[in-house]
Amino acid sequence: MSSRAAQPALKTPVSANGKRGGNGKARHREQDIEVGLDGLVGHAGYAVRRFQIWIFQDFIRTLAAVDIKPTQYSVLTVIGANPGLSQMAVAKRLGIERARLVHLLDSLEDRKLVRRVQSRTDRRSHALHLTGRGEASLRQFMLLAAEHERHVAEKIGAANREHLLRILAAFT
Amino acid sequence: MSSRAAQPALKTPVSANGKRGGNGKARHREQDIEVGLDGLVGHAGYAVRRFQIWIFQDFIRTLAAVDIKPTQYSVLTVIGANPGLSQMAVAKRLGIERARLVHLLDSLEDRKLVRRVQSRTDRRSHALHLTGRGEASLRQFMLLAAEHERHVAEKIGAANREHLLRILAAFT
DNA sequence: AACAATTGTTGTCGTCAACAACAATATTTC
DNA sequence: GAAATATTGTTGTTGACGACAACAATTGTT
Repeated sequence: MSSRAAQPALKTPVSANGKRGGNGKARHREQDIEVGLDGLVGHAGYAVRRFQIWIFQDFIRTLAAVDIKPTQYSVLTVIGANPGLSQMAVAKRLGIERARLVHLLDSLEDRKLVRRVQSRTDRRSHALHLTGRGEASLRQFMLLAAEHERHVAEKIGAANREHLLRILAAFT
Repeated sequence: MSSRAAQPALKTPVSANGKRGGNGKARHREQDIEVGLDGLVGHAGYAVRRFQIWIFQDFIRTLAAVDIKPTQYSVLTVIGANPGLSQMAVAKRLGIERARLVHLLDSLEDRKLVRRVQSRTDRRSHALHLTGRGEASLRQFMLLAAEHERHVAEKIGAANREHLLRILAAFT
């Protein structure tokens, strides 16, 4: 069935217990000893989670000066590329709940980056647009985002980054 | 400087506004029209985030019968591979806070999968061990996790999965 | 012995996803 | 056209999660 899926590991005590013998300089304590992970290697989900944490932290750090977080950036990007979209459409596009988008837009509207315009074709919905300030800001954000992307390339290699984007293109 | 970083996009209204003309069957409404994303493609963080969401949902769904979530699985795996580890060591290994690990272990201990044993070398810390039940359960969890991993391979291709694991090996 | 550091624990805060409920409006059905 | 149904934006609640701060017990350092 499984080529080599279920590893027979599970029995690999790394002896992180009675290792305190030594003598003079106990240079590293128990926690610093390398912890074997066995069952964790080979799990795509774990690697992806750790990578996602790193990549988000770098994005936030790189765009800290303009105080834009990944979700805000994605919202601005979609609105900038498709002016007039409704909140439902943006939410569905980005896979976030419309309830959550409300607060995001509140924040962006307070910062004069986005406007909610009453749609005349459907008086329930709002047509979303970037303000002039929003468009100018987004251009700056995109420059910083490109710098962040360069950090990613440095971290995993440019070729690997390209390959990764190709592998995950279906999820974009 | 930037090879092709900052795309000059930002101006691509997809005309999702006055499109309601038609006549009889208005088969798809605004939201169903394909939304161009422009600025979002080429961003590794976004693709990784979406993939991570998918992969976690599949993991949770695949292990729903045994009610084990990714974080719990990772904790059990690390303890199973390194019996006797302290909570600090496990937390540091998995990149989670020791405060959070407390609750995770409470839950796992309630389910008789893990035991906190008083360490004799350091009376502050607990040596973590799987119970007999815990070891047997973990073996089952690993089988289900392998099935989940097969889902990943079906989704992105087995070769791509291998390559992705290699690219992200540094984060494991 | 006095001081500082570590471990497990508890608690708070802010972010986020998943729901449920609601008023206003649009669409469908009779 | 009126009644039933669905959708949109909004508000609120819940639970998972990361980041902190504070604390008692214990260990390490000076």
